[in-house]
Amino acid sequence: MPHTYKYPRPALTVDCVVFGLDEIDLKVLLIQRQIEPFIHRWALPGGFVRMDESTDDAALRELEEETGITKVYLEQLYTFSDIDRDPRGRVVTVAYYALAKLSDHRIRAATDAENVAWFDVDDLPQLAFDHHKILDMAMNRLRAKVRYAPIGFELLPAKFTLSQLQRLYEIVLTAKLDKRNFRKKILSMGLLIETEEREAGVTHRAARLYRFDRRKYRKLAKQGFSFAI
Amino acid sequence: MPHTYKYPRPALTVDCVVFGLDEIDLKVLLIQRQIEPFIHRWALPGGFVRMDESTDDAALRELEEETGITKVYLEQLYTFSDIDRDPRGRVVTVAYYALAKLSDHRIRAATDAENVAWFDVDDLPQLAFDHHKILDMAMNRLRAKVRYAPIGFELLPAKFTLSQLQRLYEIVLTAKLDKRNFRKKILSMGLLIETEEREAGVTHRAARLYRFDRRKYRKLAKQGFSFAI
DNA sequence: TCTCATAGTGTAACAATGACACTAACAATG
DNA sequence: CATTGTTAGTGTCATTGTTACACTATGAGA
Repeated sequence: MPHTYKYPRPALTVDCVVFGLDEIDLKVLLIQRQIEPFIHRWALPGGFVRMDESTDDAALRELEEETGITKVYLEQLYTFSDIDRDPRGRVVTVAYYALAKLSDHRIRAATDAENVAWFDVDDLPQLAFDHHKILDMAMNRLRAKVRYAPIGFELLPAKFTLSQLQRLYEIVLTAKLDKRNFRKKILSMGLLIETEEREAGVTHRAARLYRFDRRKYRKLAKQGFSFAI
Repeated sequence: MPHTYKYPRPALTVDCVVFGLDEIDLKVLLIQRQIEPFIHRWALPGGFVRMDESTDDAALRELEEETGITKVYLEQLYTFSDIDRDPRGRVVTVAYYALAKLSDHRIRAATDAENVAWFDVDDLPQLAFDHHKILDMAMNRLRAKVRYAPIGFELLPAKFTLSQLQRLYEIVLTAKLDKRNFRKKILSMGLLIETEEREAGVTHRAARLYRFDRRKYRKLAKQGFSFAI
């Protein structure tokens, strides 16, 4: 079923940079291509935008189809439009970045024999297309944004310890933070709810679990409060 | 000369939000549409992306074609892709925002009888398409970015007084700033070069002119320095 | 009961921020 | 040429936020 237009049009795709966090490092989700071009190369999950969906919807759909991931924090990153970025012809891609709770998501290999895997961001394979460039920009955006918006919580389970939160910042910012100062600062914002629970299954003193108070943050944000680490 | 594809494709456009600054308020450049849809309505300058140009190039080209503006600070803003944002059918637009030195640019009415004009951002006409939404986002971005990146200088002439610079921040941030504290802060960054010149043609004590030291800023930025007002 | 690992806590020095008011210069006016 | 009007230009102090720093508490496992 062909489609004809008076003027030529680029194809439009979306690509998603999905970040996850384990105990030691920051991970990104990649799929291994099963078709040309760049067959067998690892690439960002993504695909063509349909006529009945916005790019946001397309990003969510592709993410689910290709990796099984459904409820993530998703935000538009940048649109990449270099004329030679795809060997098949003119393809413009709207890139998104997403933050996933690694624990929640048992990633499924999508269709047929598609490989899906988490890679350490400091130890990546060669990527298809200009996906390295996209990933670079996503990393920069994450690092910048995590400092002035409470998006880090999207990478942690709903209940977390202050040490986990501190480790998150240390990993994302690649910087060591002072324990007492970190706690003082984060608690003084009043955005963490202290639960009565403690972490379980550890071989040392169990830390208290906290929850992030989304509602309170939204209220404060409206009044001009600005989150900052 | 028709173009045929296996799958349907959205059309791809760019739109530019061009900001300028006069003595009293922040302006945005609009053109009055001469064709349907939204004939006679004011709209952001923009147009279709060609197959041999990136969206960045398209934005620069459209800006020159429609308004005569050439050398501006231009940055990608966001891609708007709601399926019903254009009554002609599926059109995805990559929006840019630009900062122009109002003084430099005698804006020309583009082709034929096209109207081009600067509007006070607080006193806008009804706009075509979803251009209000785009402009809103551009305003928010400008306000946020002006605080942590030295982009304000793009709105001023190459040589400016500290009072002009302060007025710029007051207008963009819609906040009153303390003169002594503002000067202390901006001078302490060491990014302004004091010239020997004074402003001319004023009826009161003439203020010293300064230039922004781009080179030094780039050097400091690489070392992790962060500009902040 | 001892060891090991991490949780959890306060203070003091220093730096950054914010509030605040007068004199200096110069053009225009009478 | 004295006066007026308008903006330029300057410093201090109180408050607040930031950084550096080291020990005790708890609980599991040996």
